Amino acid sequence: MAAEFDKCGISCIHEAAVTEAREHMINEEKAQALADTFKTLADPTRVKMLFALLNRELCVCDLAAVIGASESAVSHQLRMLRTQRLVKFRREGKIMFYSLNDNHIITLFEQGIDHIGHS
Amino acid sequence: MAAEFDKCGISCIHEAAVTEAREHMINEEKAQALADTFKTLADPTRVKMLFALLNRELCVCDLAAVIGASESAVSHQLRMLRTQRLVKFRREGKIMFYSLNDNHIITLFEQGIDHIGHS
DNA sequence: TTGTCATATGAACAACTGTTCATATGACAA
DNA sequence: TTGTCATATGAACAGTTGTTCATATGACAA
Repeated sequence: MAAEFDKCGISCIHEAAVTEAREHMINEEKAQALADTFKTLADPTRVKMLFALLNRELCVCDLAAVIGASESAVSHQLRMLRTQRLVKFRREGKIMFYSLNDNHIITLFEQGIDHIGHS
Repeated sequence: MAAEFDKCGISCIHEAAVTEAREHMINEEKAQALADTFKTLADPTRVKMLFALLNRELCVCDLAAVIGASESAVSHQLRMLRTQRLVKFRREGKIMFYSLNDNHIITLFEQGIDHIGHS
């Protein structure tokens, strides 16, 4: 039942399952993009920031006050959230208001909380 | 309209919004647990491993063959996936078969893919 | 202009992550 | 027992991450 795959030289046991899994495998770019999205959610500071934005827009120093971090740290993290398009912003004078970009984050949080609940 | 919060000494601008956000804030433990869950999904190798397990169980060397990584690397990553209860396993002789622990991962992937699709 | 406020950015640094290589374990066969 | 196979684990190391501190930008007021 054992078989060899020339491609990588790694031996495997269940050829049919491996072949099928390979055919449906996500491609490298998408895997990286998906990992990058989750990476953006993979830090307690950013989790709290997004949580704070669930029902309202907030400016940078509001966010800093809510989660108890420096404004500089918050600003750095906001850049990452912007890059991953998890938040959007609008300017009003000197103040930048940040809010959630779409509601995928809400669903992701719900599923995540649901998962950690099943301990 | 500006106000000071004694607690952390950080000035903020929109007191009402900050107070409300604070009242609904996720606690430190949950934020960390949520971040840890997302951290587990935040690596392309693990993304591919979970993707391979979407519709079938696979053993360690199968997984290594599917994603093109060493069996050692896969085994290390499986430990993390086990710790976060994203995969479960059963033994059959010397072989360990891994499979998804619940369907939260499926929903998380769907939402994640949906998000990266909105570029 | 000059000054101040809100935010952004760059450099630096400790802490963490994922891989590789070597070794260990545990199950089975001979 | 001994040997082998499938998997797990530990140490080590480069690469990455999140924070802090200092500095820069950009908007508004005087």
